[in-house]
Amino acid sequence: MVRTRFAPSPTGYLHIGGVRTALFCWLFARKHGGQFILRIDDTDQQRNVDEALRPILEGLRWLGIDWDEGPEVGGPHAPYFQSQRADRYRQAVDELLRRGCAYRDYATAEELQEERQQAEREKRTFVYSRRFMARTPEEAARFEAQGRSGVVRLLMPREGTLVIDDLVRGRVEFAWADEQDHVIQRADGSCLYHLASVVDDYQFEITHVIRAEEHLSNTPRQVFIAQSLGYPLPQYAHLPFVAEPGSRNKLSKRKLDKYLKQKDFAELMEHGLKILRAVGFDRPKEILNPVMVDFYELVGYLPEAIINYLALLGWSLSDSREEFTRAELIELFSLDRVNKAPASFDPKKLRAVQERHMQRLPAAKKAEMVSPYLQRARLVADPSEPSARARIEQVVAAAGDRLKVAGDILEFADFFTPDEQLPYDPAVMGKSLGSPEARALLAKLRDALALCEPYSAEALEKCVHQFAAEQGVKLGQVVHPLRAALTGKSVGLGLFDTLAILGRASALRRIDRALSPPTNA
RNA sequence: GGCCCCGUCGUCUAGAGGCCUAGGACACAGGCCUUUCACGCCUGCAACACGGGUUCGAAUCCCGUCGGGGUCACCA
Repeated sequence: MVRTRFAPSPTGYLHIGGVRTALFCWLFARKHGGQFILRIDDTDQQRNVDEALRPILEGLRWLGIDWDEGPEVGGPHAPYFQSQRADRYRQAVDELLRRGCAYRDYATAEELQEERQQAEREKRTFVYSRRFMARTPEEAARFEAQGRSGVVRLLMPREGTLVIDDLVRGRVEFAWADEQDHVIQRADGSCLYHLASVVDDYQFEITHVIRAEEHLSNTPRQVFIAQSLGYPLPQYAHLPFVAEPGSRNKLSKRKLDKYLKQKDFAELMEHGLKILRAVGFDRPKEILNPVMVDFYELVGYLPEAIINYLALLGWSLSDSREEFTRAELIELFSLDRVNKAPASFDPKKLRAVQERHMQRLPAAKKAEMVSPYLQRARLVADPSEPSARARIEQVVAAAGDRLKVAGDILEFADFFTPDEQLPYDPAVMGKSLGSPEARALLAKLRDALALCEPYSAEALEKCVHQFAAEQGVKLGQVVHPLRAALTGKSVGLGLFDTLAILGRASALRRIDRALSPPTNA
């Protein structure tokens, strides 16, 4: 039985790199019919764990990465919060002490610091001298009498080699002599991460520890703890991390400002900001950050697309296939096709993957996705009301591939704006309707449209073509002013779709308004 | 600095000794389609970090160099 786990710290957000790790863990478990466990590493956390955890759980849920055991769903190994498992860790520390694999140490920070600097001067790996190691209770008492407080350290081997067979990196060797006597328990009795992690992995019966590469050098100490406690070793798989756009550095949410200097990333952000502003977020910059998954949910990306893109960051199936549904990923995923080199996050590629998934989405689904945006932007009061629903479906159908994320519907706000409130782009109006000739032509076209029968996109197209022919002008000369009058913009849906969706009455009203002297201030 | 990992087009990657004058995708450039914008289609640009070996033959194996990254906490 395969059991994997994802162990986030409750930090208040779900990082893209973190999701990628979670995704691979989840995919591997699902692929093998195993279980995916969510464990919360809040060893060091104070209050507000619930609040800091919410975005993480929500993000995973949005992406469809479901967990079999963990917060909210419980499970046979509960609790799944490290902060609630302290007694188990203490028992493990006692056991380590009893077996002689750990010791109480009374060195002060200054004494340690001095040794460390000495090692650095001599250009060798720092290894603690164990000068303040208490071998007996009497020694411990003596140190304590000096006013020292003790921590528990691992009594690491000082010779030999550890060989790890990593499922993605292959054989990796470490010399035990280079490893530190890490502290596993503080003087106040609280335990540290590595100890906790190993104990939990054992108690949760984790078979495969799949995590980011930055943990590779932590592995020896964890192996030591596990072996000392007599635990069977899990299989390890260290994933390459997700790098910044255009660099090999690890992606970090703190460097947003730096990424914003990168053109593609800035565009991704700007596109999202525009949508968020339109739906009335007053402080979008504080909320929005494409390094975190909330961004994609808020702006209207498809979870399947995000998953697909993330899967491609470090994993590939072949040279000919990049598009996968969640189910296909589960079926096809394997760790031996995971790459070793870090992969940088590419906003452009992500958008391309999103576009492809969006193209495959049935119109009814798109209409559903898009509705909340119209509602929040106060363009549609009730999307389920039949006439509103019909209008939404028409616009979505006509928009076709122009709708790349759900929030893009706001590009077509003019279909949901009352005729008399339609905003005009002055530059466009000047260019298309600035001249008396253009205005006169449009006035004539208006009358032709008033008579065009039936009032459908196909018939309208014929009418407009015929009109241009009769007037002896090029199609463009009539089409551009008409678009400007109808939408106030120079770009948009197909003109005849626009006409048809608006309906005759509304179209004529808009033309009249555009033609009337600019009284609106 | 020690230890560990990594190194194919700008980016994601295919490639497990001859199928490679290195393939695909995204991006980019040009063109076609077209009422705008998208979409779509076509064409083009563009990479095996470097140096030594091994071999009849190396992107693929070995060694070295260089470069990049991770990690060295009483954080997780």
